[in-house]
Amino acid sequence: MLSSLNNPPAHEIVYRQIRDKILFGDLTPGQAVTIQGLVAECGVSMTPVREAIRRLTAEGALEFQGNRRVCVPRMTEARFAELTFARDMIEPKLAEMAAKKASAQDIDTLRAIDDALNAAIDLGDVKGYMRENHRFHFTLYGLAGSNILLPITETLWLRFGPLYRIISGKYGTESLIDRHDEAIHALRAGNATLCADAIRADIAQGFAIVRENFGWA
Amino acid sequence: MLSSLNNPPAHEIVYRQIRDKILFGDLTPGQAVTIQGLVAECGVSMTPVREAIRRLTAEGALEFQGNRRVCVPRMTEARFAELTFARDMIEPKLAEMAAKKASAQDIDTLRAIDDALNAAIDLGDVKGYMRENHRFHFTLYGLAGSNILLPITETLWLRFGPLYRIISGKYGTESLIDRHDEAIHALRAGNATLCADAIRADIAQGFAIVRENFGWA
DNA sequence: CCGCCCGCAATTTGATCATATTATGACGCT
DNA sequence: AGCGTCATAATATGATCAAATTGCGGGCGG
Repeated sequence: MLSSLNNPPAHEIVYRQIRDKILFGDLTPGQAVTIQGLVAECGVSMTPVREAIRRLTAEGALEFQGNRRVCVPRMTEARFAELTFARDMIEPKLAEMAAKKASAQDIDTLRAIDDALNAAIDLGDVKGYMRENHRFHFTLYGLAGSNILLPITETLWLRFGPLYRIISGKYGTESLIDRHDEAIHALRAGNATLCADAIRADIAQGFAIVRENFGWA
Repeated sequence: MLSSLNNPPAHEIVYRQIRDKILFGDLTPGQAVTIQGLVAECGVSMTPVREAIRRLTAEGALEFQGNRRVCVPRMTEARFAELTFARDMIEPKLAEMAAKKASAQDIDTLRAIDDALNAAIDLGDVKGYMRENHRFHFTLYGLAGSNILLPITETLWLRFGPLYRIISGKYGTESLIDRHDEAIHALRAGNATLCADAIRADIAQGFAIVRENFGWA
C-alpha cells in the first residue's frame, strides 16, 4: 500500500528521466536513443526501458527512425507552425479554465514559483529558468482539472524542449521576459479572459524568439 | 514461422487490434483490459502486450485504474467538453491544410470512401459506417502532411470510439447524415475555408447527437 | 599502381519469450 | 468484524532469436 506510493515502478522512473532530459534540452534533435544505452544508464532491464520509450514515442517526444530505432525528433518550420497553432489554441483555454477554479492559496503558489523563476534569471541559470517556467505553466494549467487538454499540452512542450536548448546557448537569460505577472494579477482579479490573454502573450513571446532564431519569419 | 519475417512487429499488431476495438466501439467504457487476457487472445507473450497497453494509455485510449490496472476510460461531461473543444479547433485546421494539397486523385479516393460509407448506411451496417467515416476523415486529414496535429486528432477519436457504440445501439443508421458532400465539393473547388467549414459542421453534428443522447445540453 | 565501390561477415541493437518476484485483492478463520 | 493467508495478476529480469548497421576485404576501374 504505502510502498506503491513511495516506490514508483521502474518504467515510470525511466520515463521521467528521459522525459526531463528532452523537456529541458539535455538531448539534441536527431540524437539517437537506444534501449541498451538506457539499460546501462538506468541500471534496469530492457522491458521497463522499452515501455518508457514506447510511451515517449506515443507522446511524440521520440520518433521512429524508420528501422525500429528511435531518436529525438528534428524540428521543421512546418512542424513548428503546427505546434504554435495547437499551443495557441489550447493553453489560453487551460489558463481560462484554471482561472475560474484558482484559490488564493493556488495563486500564492504560482507567485512563489514565479519568484524562483526570476531568481534563476538573475543568476543566469538557464536550466533553472526552464524548470521553473515549466512548473509555473503546468501548475497553472493543472488547476483547470483537465484530463484531455493537459496531457496534450504536455506532449506539445515535449516537442519544444530540444529547441530551447539551442536558443539558450545563443541568448542568455537576460533577454528573457514573461507575462507571468499579468497572469497572476488576472487570477487575483478573478478575470479568466485576462489570464488567458496573458498566457497567450507569454507563449507568443517564446514562439517569436524561436522563429527569429531559425529565420522562420 | 517464416511469414513473420515481413510482418510488422507483434506489439504493433496487438496495438492495432486493441486500438480498432476501442475506436469502433467493441469495448465499452469502464471495461477492464488485462495483460493476461490479451496474451491469451492474441497468442503472444506479455512483453508486446505491455508495450501496446503502455502506448494506448499514453494516447489516452486506456486509463490507469488506480492500482496498476487499466480500463477503457469513462466519459464525463467535462471531458466531453474538452474533446469537442479540441476537435473543433484542430480538425477544421487539418481540413484546410489538406484542401490546399489535395490532388484530383485524392479527391476521387475520398469520393469512393464516401460512396462506401453511404452504402453502409443504406445497409444499416453501423460498424461499416464507423469504419468508413473514420477512413474518410483520416484520409482527408492525412493529405495535410501533418506530424503534430494528426496524431493528436487520432487520440481524440480514440476517446470518442466507446461513445459511438452506445449511440449506434439507440439510433440506427438511417438518422446518420454528414457533410462529406460539401467537403468534397469544396475540395474540387479548391476552397480550403469552405472545406474547413464543412468538416466543422460535420463533426458538430456528431457532437450534437452525443450531447442529446447523454442529456449534456 | 592507387583509389573507389560493392558485397559479405561480424558486431551491435532490437524483439520476443519464459520465468522469477512482488504487490493486490479476496476469501476464510478466529 | 478484523486479521492473516492464498490466489491472481502485474512487474521485472535474463536469455534467446532476428535484423541492421558497420567495417573489412576483394574486385573493378581509372
